[in-house]
Amino acid sequence: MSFTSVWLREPRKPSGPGRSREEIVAAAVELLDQEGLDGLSMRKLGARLSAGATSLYWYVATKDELLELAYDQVWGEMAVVDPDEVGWRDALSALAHSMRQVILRHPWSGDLIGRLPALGPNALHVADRMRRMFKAAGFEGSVIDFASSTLTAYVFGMTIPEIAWNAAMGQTRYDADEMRATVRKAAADFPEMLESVDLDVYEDPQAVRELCFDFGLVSVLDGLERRLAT
Amino acid sequence: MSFTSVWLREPRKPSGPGRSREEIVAAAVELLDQEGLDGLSMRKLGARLSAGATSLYWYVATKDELLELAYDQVWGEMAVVDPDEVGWRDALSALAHSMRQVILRHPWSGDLIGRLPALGPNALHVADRMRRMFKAAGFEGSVIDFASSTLTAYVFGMTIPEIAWNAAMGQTRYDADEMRATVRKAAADFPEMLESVDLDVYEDPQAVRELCFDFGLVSVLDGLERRLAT
DNA sequence: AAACCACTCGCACGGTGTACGAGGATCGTC
DNA sequence: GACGATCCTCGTACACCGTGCGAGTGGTTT
Repeated sequence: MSFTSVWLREPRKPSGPGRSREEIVAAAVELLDQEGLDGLSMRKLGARLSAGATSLYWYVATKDELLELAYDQVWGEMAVVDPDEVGWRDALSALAHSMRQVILRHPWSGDLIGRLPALGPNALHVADRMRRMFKAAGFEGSVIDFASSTLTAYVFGMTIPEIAWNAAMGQTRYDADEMRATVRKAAADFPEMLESVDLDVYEDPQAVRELCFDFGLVSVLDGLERRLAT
Repeated sequence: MSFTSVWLREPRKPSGPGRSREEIVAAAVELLDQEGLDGLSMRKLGARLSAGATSLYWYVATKDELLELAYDQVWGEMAVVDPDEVGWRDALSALAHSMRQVILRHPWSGDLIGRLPALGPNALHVADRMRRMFKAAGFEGSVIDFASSTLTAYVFGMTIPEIAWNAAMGQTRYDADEMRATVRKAAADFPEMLESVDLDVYEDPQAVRELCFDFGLVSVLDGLERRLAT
């Protein structure tokens, strides 16, 4: 079996007092946040740490490995609450919202979801907590995994295209009228669509996306809860 | 507003009898299927069409534009059925399965979901059909859009990490015992997880993913259906 | 014949990841 | 103090990338 991943290697180097893996990963996350996935290059990262580009290869086998580490860092930001304190539904709901916020804060991580399996310690931690929540809800056996996958899928699937949308909008100021005109033109071939689509949506797209996310989240949780009542 | 996208430009060139945009896009999809997103380069694509690398730039403004075109090609493969014939639930279920299959067949498209908004004619067609299905179910106004987003999100979110998993597995033959050992080691710090996780899962991961997808799909549809009963 | 046009493509530029091997710094042991 | 060994840095080099530019080619129109 190949399956090369940082997480399956021998324990890391003890790391002396100089540069450390953690420091490098932190700088990478910073650079990724500022310049996106394409903005991260070993040379730029090296410069930011006042080091040569190839010096980093002492701490990290490859750029992909660095991305694996940065990706798990993101998972570490997701906030879990104890289901015993707020109830499983609220706990899951809060976790879902947190996941969305974290991904939107680090848009580059959306690109990595389809490329790297989430095997880092932080990702496993989150997965473990979500499992507990579903267990607290009354799920058992492999259904716990199915339910977790379903909720995670919903959050990712809702958030990832949101990133694309934000990126396409770019830095230009948003103009509701102009956007409406664009949509009207783009969807000219679909009269039914235009007829029922609510063009007021483009007045405050941020708020609508929030609304949409909540709608879907409630629906998914309802659907999952229904599996309990057999 | 910037928002540069192929779809918002003036109608395409008439395209004479020689090389055509369609031909180039088709070759690009073929290359992407064979070598993945990183495997597509203008030089390789040019060679495949026995053309110079930069010749393609006559038909396509930029590589990103080519990707937009290829991406929409994928949307064109998704199969829609008429909700009047099979009922809205079956129609949506079939569409969801089709979307998953198509994305798995073109794994590179998973990476594009987070980068390009789905604005091509084929994507709009699918969106329009899904809207009709939800309309046939009884949804109204912007709730149609919310429900569509929710279902699409579920399908994407379930499928995209599946791509990552397939990619990580690589070409090496799958060994259930070895995989179990790896998982046991990776999850050593999460005793609860190991205790309830079903290790038989690794006997036939393909079948389990299928099962998981169906479970989530039924749940999502149930949750959405519940929104109808106000 | 001349002018225009649609189209092709070689070259060059500035970027990328990273293999390699020569160096420097620091430490343990004699 | 001397001398390896080990840890760590990094300049150079290679193969590749997207694509701007401008020269060239062939067919059609005037």
